[in-house]
Amino acid sequence: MKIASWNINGIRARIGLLKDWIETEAPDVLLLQEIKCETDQFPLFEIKALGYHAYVLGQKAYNGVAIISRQEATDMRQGLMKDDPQARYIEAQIGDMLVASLYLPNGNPAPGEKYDYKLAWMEQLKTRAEALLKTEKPVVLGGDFNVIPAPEDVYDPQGWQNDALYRPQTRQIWRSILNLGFTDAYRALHPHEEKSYTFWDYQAGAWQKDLGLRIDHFLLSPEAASRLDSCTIDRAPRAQEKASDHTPIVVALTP
DNA sequence: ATGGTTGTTGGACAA
Repeated sequence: MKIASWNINGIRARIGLLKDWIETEAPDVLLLQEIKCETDQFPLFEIKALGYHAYVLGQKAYNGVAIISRQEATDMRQGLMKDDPQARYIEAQIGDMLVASLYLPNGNPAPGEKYDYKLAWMEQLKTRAEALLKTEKPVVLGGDFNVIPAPEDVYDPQGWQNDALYRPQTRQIWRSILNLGFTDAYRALHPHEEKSYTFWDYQAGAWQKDLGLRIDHFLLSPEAASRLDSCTIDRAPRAQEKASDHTPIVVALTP
């Protein structure tokens, strides 16, 4: 079971790249973030033509998340918080697994209203994660967490210390979610690796200089972590023309 | 120190 996550940064601007990647990599499930379109603008026809079902929570201009899957989902849930005006969370049951595609708020500038929203969102995610654990099903939470977990996950920890993605409070809630019993799939399999980035800013030649961040993650419940085979970051799409600023992360679970 | 890039959208805003 190959599950991927990719912040696509505008699915309509990226549909060619996306189709090529899906055809080459043939994931069973692909979690998308920042589709930046309303649900009825999602390129459903093109995704279906590749042999996938699509579950979409869209929004005009910003945010928007989706789950595409070879297998049909048997259940679906949209949104994390009651009346969240931002489309950032979608969850589906696929086979025996519960899979979520999430786009955690950036939270800058911090401190401030946006950072408060980020922290509140993280607390709600934690509450949902706890509930999902209790199902004792394999749970896979994937997406753009906008969290830099540790110094080795950023090119300049000092320079990022006050940023919403790296502030102590952000990392503290991240660790508290791990402490519920979730595994950071990439870090579990690559414990000391540096420069395991999934995002490079468009500006100032960040990609060319490999000045990146590891902010796209898979969190696995014990039932999913027991089946963890591999977790890889595919840098190839970031090098393409008209690339997203994020690149896909891929997890493989034994059946 | 500042600006630098991109997508959506039609002047900024978000990242």
